[in-house]
Amino acid sequence: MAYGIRPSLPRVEVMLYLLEHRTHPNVDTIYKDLLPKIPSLSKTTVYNTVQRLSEKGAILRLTIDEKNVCFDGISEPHPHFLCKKCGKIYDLNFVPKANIQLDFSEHLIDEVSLYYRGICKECLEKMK
Amino acid sequence: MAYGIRPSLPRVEVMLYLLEHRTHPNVDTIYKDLLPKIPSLSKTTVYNTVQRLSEKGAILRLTIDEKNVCFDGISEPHPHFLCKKCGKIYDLNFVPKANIQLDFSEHLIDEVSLYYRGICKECLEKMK
DNA sequence: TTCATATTTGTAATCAATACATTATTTTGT
DNA sequence: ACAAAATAATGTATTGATTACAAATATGAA
Repeated sequence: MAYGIRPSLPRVEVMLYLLEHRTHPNVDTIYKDLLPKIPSLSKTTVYNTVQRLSEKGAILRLTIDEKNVCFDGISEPHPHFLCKKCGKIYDLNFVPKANIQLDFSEHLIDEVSLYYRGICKECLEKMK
Repeated sequence: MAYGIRPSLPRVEVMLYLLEHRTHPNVDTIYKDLLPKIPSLSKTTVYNTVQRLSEKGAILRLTIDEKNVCFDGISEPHPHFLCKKCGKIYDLNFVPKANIQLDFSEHLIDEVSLYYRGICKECLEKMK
């Protein structure tokens, strides 16, 4: 695995899981889904793993859902949308224009998050 | 109090507190700081109050700090910066250009958050 | 005043996240 | 290959923010 992370079994599996499941899962979901495949897995390991992966820039850590932190296997920065009704998190596939990356303060910025919230298309359909 | 919120004592005091303290406090901080002034205050009331104030649009609910939710008495949307070293949250006083408000999906968007993270100017100074 | 509604309070419970000690695995140097 | 050192995984216990809920209080309308 790249990003200077030793490719242990849990790390590889969590990374693959996040690349294959674009649902922006939280730790508990990742843990429950991987447990059948890795019966020895502990939840602490999943916490350690997403911590390591995100600090190395291999995955995105999302704080869009105030209940818990979620993760995205695509580490290229992009906006996200949280549906307040069904709770699903969607990728918004447009690149924020450069202006929002500009540093107007004098802080050293190394992360930008752009979060949208509202009612998703699917829930809007159901409400008609 | 505007926004269709009945101006009870806790609500007025929390609102004033947030307008006067631009530190983006969490519930616990608001509670501890108001307790001397309102000895009967309960933390549940602070939770209820910030919930009500934010859902009515009187304050901003920030999920920039993954430890806990913070609040901003200025409800006009604006970007925020979290220092990973000292934990302080700063207002970034520029208005995100219109393009980031554009709805490229078909979801109904009613909230936009723009969060920056890194090391603040003050901490950078200290590290020199 | 009296009833209905809204608000506040306090306690108990939930649950994500962390701390920490133990065990297991991998790497490095010899 | 072997031993020592470093890294990683595991499990348990704990913390701490948040919510649930029921009881008490305050407010507003008739």
